[in-house]
Amino acid sequence: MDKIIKKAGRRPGQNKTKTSIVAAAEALFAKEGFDHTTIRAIATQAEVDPALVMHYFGSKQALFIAATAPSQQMPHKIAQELSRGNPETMGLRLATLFVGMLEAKPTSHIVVNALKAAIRIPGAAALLKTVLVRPILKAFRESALDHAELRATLAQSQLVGIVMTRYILKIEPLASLPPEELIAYIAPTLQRYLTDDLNNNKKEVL
Amino acid sequence: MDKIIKKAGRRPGQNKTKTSIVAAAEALFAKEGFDHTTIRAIATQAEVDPALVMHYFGSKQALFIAATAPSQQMPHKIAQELSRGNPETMGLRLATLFVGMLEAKPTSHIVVNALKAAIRIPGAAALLKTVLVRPILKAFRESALDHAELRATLAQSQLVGIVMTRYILKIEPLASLPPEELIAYIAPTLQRYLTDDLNNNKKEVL
DNA sequence: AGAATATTCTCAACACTGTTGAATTATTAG
DNA sequence: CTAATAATTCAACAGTGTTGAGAATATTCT
Repeated sequence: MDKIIKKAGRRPGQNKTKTSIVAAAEALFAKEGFDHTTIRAIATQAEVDPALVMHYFGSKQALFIAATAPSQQMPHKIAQELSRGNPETMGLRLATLFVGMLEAKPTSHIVVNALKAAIRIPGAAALLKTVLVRPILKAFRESALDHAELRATLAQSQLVGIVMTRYILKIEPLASLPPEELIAYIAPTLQRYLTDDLNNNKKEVL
Repeated sequence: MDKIIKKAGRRPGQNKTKTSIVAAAEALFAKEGFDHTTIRAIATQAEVDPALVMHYFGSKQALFIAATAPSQQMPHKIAQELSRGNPETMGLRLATLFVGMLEAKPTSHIVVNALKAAIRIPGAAALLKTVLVRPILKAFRESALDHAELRATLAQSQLVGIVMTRYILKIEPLASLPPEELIAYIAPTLQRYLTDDLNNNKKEVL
């Protein structure tokens, strides 16, 4: 019933230029960060008028989200590697995967820039949640643990803290710690958040 | 020997206006954040020319640091309350103090804004370290634990993660968690970082 | 064909930002 | 008074995200 009234006028194009804008934005945002990337620079690199960028995306923030969102292929891999293997070693495996992701340049930039931007861009927090919480939740679906979302966000709080202190603020001696050591330190924390009994605060287990 | 050559010219004033600029900056930065606070607004509130602000502080970032630095009276109290009491309950006490600090409006704004700004202002990371790491280190001086700085920064990573996920990004269900619950969850983590044997990754202690 | 309509794109400008340099006024010393 | 130094002001710069008017272009209808 909807297609009875055919509208006249030009059809939406093949988004050739729109795609090139996103590509330019993705590259520049990753290299220069949100602040130091100007809409005019994106337009220049995409060989396009700056106003056209606004016309398509409405704002610089919206463009950032549009350009950063595609990097959500990453969580799938994490979720896959995370869900195979027994839950008792999930903390160690999550720590290993996550730190490994941050030690490799291209993926590191994505997470770091996403976190930096999430602070001042409303809606980018949702993006972060997708990158960091969803893979953990996905891996949870097969194990029968209570409070899955709480556990996932608690683990996320430790991971986000590592990104902040080690990779953004670069606070020593944490920043210069060998990856293996860092993994060994935070793995038990993640393990506790993910699988331990949360309502049992065991002070005497030392 | 230095005062032999008396310099001519006007003496440096009593910093009356300089003080009012800092006061205006402190208020505006706390209320509006770094981005949405303009140097012109600060100048207006201080009844001063914008160029005078630049003349005194050189840049907006430097002014921010100058205006935020005074909030370092806070760590002293934390350090005091942290150092009395036995080390075995330090994790719980640190968690309680820290979360309490973030649940109270005025102090919460300080930490949140400091963290937000530390991301893009070079040198503000040092400020953060003063607020979060030094009190822990100070409380450490009396106990004889190894790797004090590493332990302090590890604890900081969890605390910063909480500030980010709960108070800035507001990711659920962590953001709506009752403070007591949150404290109960992260206290064991802090305790482990602060006093446990870090080289012993105990997988079997469940 | 031509008229109508919708999309793509360009241009010039706006309001606002942090920042700068020169000029002006005020204070102090010789 | 004169000269030097500080406090302050003024006007402007280059840059930002954003906007609105309109031109070009493509598609569909009659």
